[in-house]
Amino acid sequence: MFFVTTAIDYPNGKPHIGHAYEKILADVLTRYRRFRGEEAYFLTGVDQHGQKMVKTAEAEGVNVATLTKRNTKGFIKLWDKLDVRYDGWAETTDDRHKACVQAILTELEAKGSLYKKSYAGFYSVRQEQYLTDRDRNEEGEFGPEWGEVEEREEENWYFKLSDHAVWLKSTIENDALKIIPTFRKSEVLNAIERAGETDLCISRPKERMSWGIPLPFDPDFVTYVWFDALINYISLAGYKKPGGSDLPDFEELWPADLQIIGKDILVPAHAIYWPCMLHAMGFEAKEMPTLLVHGFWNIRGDKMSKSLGNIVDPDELSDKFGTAALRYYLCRDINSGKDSDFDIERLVMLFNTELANDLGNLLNRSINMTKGFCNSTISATDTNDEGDIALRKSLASCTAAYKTAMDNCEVSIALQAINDHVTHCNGYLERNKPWEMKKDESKMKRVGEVLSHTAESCAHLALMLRPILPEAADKIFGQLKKEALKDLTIDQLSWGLLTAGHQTGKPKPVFPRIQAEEKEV
RNA sequence: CGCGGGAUGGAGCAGCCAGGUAGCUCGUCAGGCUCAUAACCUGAAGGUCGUAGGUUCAAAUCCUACUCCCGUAACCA
Repeated sequence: MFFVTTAIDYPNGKPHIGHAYEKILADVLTRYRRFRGEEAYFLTGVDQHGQKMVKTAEAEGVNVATLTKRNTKGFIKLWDKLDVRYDGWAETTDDRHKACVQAILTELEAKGSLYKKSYAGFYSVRQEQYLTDRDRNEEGEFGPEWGEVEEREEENWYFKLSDHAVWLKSTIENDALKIIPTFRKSEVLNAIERAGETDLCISRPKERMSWGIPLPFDPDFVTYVWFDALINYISLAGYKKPGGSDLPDFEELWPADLQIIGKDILVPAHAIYWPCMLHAMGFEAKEMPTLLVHGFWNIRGDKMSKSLGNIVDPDELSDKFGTAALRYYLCRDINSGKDSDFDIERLVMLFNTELANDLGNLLNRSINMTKGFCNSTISATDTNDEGDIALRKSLASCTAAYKTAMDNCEVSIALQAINDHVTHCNGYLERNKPWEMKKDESKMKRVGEVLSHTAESCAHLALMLRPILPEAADKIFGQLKKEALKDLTIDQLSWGLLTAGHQTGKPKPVFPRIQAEEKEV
């Protein structure tokens, strides 16, 4: 079973384009694995606990549980709208999750992996957090932005992270825990060098923060984010599930084949804390997940942030341009783990040129001519014409390139491979000119062969495009009058999906051009 | 001298790991076509691949130094 997870989002606001990108990427890769004929399981969700949720609720004057429910619903609704289809939904307020977290904590405490100690430091009452030297300004003082800062002492529970430092280093060095892309691996290894003997604080006193999961062995504390949010990857995958649980079978899922996360939470959370936590629980190096680390969508070179007011709302984009355009853009215009600039004009341009003008138009002209010149009937395509052979060769290399790219999680490259063949097909029509040949009765057989070559190509292209644009692909199958194509796996993509005599349908633009209008969303 | 990424025709990017005539999309210009979503096709102009050295028969690609841009700097107890 191919197991895909994403980071679980913090629902103290609305989902932004970065949230949407990660979920769409996970959705695409999951659908691709199924296209490969594999069984796949996609887990995503929301991280609902913590101080920020409490503060947001206070600011809005609602109960924190109410806010949590309401905002969570916003995420669920958006994923539905964006065709993000997950198999498991992880909410950290889920009782099944809480039970698992507590079971793990109990076990680790019994094992001696946790300990309690007192810490004294400078505390910002306004921000409700302890400050470090990095929070000091140039004069070495805590600035006014922190409000009243007082010295305070507090007891908390700690996880013995340092016990696993040596193990972690070798585990990452030898790729037992794999990190994609590779340049992130060196970043992590450098970070581990500085690890030192620091342990990880995993609790908050209840009197200060009650919106969390209580420590089973010390009810005056709740667990802090690490032993809550990160655990979702296994808790909702069935780890330590009680008998009769409806959760999946953990043995089948774990280790995760892809844990998709943003570059911001690689170090320390996912590359350091998480594997050490797993190791403490008894997981071995070979049971470590693979981390797929993606970059960010920037806005005109700036980071997207609330303070800059440049948040891009995927919900509005989907309303305005359609889910297909949004999914296509997010998959197409960003490269292997790097950052990219979000640009609505590029979104429109890529949709209009690559989908509407090139692929959509190829399908449209193929079906239209098949209907008009050939009675909607497909001809045999086992021809020896040089151009035909070149076209089939182009499709074969397209399919191979697509597969390699998708196996490497490089969706953008896969889409480029698809476009290359589309371009080949449009040129092929131009060279063969079926609209001219049909004037000569003796060439009608050839007209059918030519058009069937492009129609056949469209069938293949739609299948390859399907993980990215499921609805559009199905529309294409509909116009080809061959809905059953959607059940094919990638290995069944051989020439001849449309057999001689098959009747195709009516042409209708699958990707209507987005008309230029106001630029602002 | 913390760590990482980046600097390639007007714009956005690929190529660099495994050196060998600089590639893609958009834009521009000139043609062609009319089956099609004013879509499609062909051709052209435009780059001394951040700077300076080095290795090599050969460097965008390897090595060294430098400049500029971006991100990040972990027990937020």
